[in-house]
Amino acid sequence: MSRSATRPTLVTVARLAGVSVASASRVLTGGTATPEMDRRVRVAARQLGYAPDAAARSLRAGRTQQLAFAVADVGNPTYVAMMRGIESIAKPAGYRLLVRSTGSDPADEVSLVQSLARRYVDGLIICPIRVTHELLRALAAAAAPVVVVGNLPEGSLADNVRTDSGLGVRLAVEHLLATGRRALGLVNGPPDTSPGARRLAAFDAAVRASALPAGSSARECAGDFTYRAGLAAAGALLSRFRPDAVMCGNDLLAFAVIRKLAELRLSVPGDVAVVGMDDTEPAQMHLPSLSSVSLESAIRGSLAARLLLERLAGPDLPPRRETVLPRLVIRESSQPRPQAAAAADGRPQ
Amino acid sequence: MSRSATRPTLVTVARLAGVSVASASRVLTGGTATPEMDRRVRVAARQLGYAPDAAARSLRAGRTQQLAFAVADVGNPTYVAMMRGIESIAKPAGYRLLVRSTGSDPADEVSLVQSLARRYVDGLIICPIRVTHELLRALAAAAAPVVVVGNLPEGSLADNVRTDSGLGVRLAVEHLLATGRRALGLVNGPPDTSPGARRLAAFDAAVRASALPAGSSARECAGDFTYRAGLAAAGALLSRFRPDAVMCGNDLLAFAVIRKLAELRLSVPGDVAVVGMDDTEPAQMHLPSLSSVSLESAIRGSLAARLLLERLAGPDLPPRRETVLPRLVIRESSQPRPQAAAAADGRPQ
DNA sequence: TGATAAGAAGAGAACGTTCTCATAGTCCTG
DNA sequence: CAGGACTATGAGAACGTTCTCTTCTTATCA
Repeated sequence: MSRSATRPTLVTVARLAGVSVASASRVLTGGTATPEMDRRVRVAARQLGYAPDAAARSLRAGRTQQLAFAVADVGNPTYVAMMRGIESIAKPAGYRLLVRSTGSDPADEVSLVQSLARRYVDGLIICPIRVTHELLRALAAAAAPVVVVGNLPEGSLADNVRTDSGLGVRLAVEHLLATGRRALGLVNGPPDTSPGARRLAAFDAAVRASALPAGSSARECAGDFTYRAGLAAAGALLSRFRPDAVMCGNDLLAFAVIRKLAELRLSVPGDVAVVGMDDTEPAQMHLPSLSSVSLESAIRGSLAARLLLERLAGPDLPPRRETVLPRLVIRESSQPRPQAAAAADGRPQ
Repeated sequence: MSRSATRPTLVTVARLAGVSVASASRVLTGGTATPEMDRRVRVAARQLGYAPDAAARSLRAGRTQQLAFAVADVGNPTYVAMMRGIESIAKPAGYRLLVRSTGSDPADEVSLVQSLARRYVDGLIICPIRVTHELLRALAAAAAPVVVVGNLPEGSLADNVRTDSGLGVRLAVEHLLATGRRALGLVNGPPDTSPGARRLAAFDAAVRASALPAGSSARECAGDFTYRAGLAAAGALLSRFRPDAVMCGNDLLAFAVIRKLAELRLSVPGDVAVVGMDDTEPAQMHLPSLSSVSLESAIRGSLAARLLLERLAGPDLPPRRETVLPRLVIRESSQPRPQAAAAADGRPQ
């Protein structure tokens, strides 16, 4: 343990092995070497408990073997799933993962992108809540490769992983209509965010596309994508409209809607069907289990990581874009009404 | 944007400002300087878009301004809360946070602790699932300060943040008994993990301490602390024992129990009360909302971060330990029976 | 056997900071 | 005005690697 007062370095190892520093480095970084040379260096390294210094290596080699992942809120289950996806790619490739939550502050995102100039990280995966001009400018000037998860305007330079959450809304609405629902509510997140705007537009389009009479739908936007905001929005919606199906911008909002419905003694899915979005882990554990549009967060995460690694390998490739299709996961909360009384509607799985 | 082909360094800045590199460094790291000197350096730095290189700074200064947080699974809500707590301390202090999930592999934890010798990080916060001898040895020899969140044997050298989850179980059991429950079930996690063992022992002790007749309690251990494992364990327990209250090692396990009860057409809390543990975010969103023993993950996280930062400031302080008291949060799932028909919680199916 | 190629090992220069130490300049005091 | 204390600045050595280049050894072939 306290064999030596000073931390062993390559110099120490080389000296003990009786070889040059260059040779020691070569052996330990997997270069070619005589079996004898190889043995001597490794023995010396083991004996001293040598471990290469990350900072020195980064400085000299020009890369840190670290990636950063930036999200508004590390606590959001969507991002947690994404992080898992990223890690599944980054870890085997020998990259460490740095996590940073930006709050819902666009300025913080910009400064984060700018901080890439400090080179503490080889690349960044970012999920911006709002794609501002400042952010786009910062991305264009970024000192390291950035992959943006979310919708970016056409012609942006950054690599991009996106999903069509609007299509997801359409899938859900069509499913609700197909199962006989006729009075559609939407509880959405803030319409001035990129996902909020898309989901709102898609809902409107889907309602228009249906043959429903006027006044058979209503929308309400929560202040943000949280459960608490969802309770308020759900309350507001239900006080002026009586839906038989509610689409939600988020699983958290969906849970809030279900709660409000329960308070009004309306059963799910008997009286009202509810569909969430993101298909987060709690969705399947909820009672009733929540139908939800999966946006494949984990897959988007791993895709983003892969894109980033490939960009690091080939910096001159043209910007690329990957698109992931949303997938509707039907569970208990949106089962059709007729069957509600028939079979144990609480246990279709 | 492409003002210069090569990245600006301190040398570039110093040259442009017409001062020495040392002076430039001094100004930018907050040393003393003439107003004139200060101005010239800052102007030059701004003009060039200079940003200090993290690797070089780390190498020279001997610290990385990075902390690592290691958990079995980044997806677990408990750890997410803890991460938030850590970040709330680390970020304002200028530290970046590295997240690493070890899987449930003790060997991975050991190698992680050993990897501190590579000095890619100034300190580590770790939540070990199992405290093995190898881990304790690794901790004792760790190359950087480590704070362990969880129970450590007496006399360990590492700084330690703990909570008494056994006490939490006792609180919950006492609450259940006080509200008239008489047939107690326990659905626990694996008994060979440190939290699993403690919760099991505490449950047994609490049952013994009660005046309940023999045969009025039953226990079942899930293969791990997941929802899926919980379903199996709950099924096993309920097939041989009919409880009127179930204590769970985990919120996820509690959700599984509630689901199984619903399948058996038993209402919560009308027929059976359920209490979880960890008080994760989904607990309040569930229907019925889940009573749970909070182990104050966020607080433990921030406490661990604070301990770590203080350790970095004073490496020679004796090892310290912080203990956080569990707190029972009573929600719908454990309301006393008489009121079952009264409020909206009678229809949770 | 000598010329040439190929391969192994070493010397030493980076990488971009911070920080110690020396020097030069300024101000105060007697 | 001399001497000392103090401050501002600069020169240059680290920090621990990697990697290029050079040198030396050894094998191969005409």
